[in-house]
Amino acid sequence: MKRLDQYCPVVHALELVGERWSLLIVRELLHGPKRYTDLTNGLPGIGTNILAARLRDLESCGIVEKKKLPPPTPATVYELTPYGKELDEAMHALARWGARTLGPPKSPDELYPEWGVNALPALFDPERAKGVKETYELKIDENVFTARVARGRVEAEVGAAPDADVVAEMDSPTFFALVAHELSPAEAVKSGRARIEGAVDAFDRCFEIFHIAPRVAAAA
Amino acid sequence: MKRLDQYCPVVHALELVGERWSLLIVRELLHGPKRYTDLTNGLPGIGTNILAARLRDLESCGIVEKKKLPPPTPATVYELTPYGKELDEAMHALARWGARTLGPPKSPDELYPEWGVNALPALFDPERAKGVKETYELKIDENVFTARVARGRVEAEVGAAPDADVVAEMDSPTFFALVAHELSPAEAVKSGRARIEGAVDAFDRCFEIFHIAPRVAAAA
DNA sequence: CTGCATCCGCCTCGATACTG
DNA sequence: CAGTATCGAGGCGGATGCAG
Repeated sequence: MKRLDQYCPVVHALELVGERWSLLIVRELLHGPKRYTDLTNGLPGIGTNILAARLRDLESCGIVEKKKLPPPTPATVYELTPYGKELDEAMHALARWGARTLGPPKSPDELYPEWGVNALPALFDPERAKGVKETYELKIDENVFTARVARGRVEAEVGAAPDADVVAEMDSPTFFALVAHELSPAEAVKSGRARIEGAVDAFDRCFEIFHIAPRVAAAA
Repeated sequence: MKRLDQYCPVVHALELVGERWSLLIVRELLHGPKRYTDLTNGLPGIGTNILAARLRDLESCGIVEKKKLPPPTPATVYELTPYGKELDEAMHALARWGARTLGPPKSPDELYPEWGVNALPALFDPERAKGVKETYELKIDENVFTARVARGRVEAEVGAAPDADVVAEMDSPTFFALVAHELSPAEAVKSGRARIEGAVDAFDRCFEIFHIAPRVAAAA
């Protein structure tokens, strides 16, 4: 991004990650290092030259690090630096804002397999999580995510949790209705849109902790 | 921004405000409606056609509203919608992140007069503000800002506060050193870099509540 | 097959000029 | 004051090439 020569932290942040694709590359790398080709696949539409250029820029300003994995499989991977990882707060804030005009997915295959690992921290409300120490296992469409809430923080990962307080199964529209508080957990269970095993009150609490503000209509 | 046809709230948010200048226009409007020419002045380097195009886009997706002020002075102003205003969280998160590699301003005139109204909410730490009900008046370089902290929230405005618990005067490098915790409030007073009137402990508390994470070295 | 560099056509950007 | 019209330069997406 071109120098905007204004002394302003937002301007400076945008000079670092404000260009097309930059933030999305960071999103891809938030869950761990990836290879060049994996990035290409995760970012449909990006030109290979653009990706190379962005990675060079992000590396030169201390957001991304290029690492060579040693043999047996010598591959080069890109990894976020600690400073790069701290973009997660800003990304989640942006995601929360964007989610309010996005609406539920039309078809489940619009979602990428790890989407929940991004979504759950973004939906997390630390205020409501105070004093809660629980683990939720969510089976949404064909994907399984685990959210561990403790000490006012959340850790999300792909996969099941043998120690979950509650295991819930639903499709993605139901999940979106629940986090938007357009559907109550009790109704979801009663109508059969969600099936749960375990503590019912944990299921209720889950959507007090993970939620978004009400949806907004327009945004063409 | 071009359609990136990926179901992801970040992608969607970037489609709305990810283009060059879009977020900066929002920044300009966060403190109230502005006229077209004022926007041009606040955004040095923006082309008038670009500004017009961005305003059209932002209006069409429900972030900005164009209003005509009635006579006596018939002017058209641009104002954020409620949904647009809620970008403040994301902007402050981005600002906090950017501030860590920005460093203090080289000269005070790099700063725009209202900068503090943006900076204070961005630096605000709700965790540290719990149970605090205080008002701080900060004279930084030639600008005066007031921050009212109450019920875990902050309101910042330009101008003095007759009811302030503490009035502090300093230059901007000192302010930046204080919020970065590179300089303690006690040292700042002792060395004469800051002059205060009022409660000393309120001055200390001010920079517990308003702070950034430690600065990061690089970021070319 | 991975990790890029190069080339090409389009579209957007920024700057200036001009109009109600 | 509040924009529209125009134009050159550069960024972008897509395809291709090529070395390790």
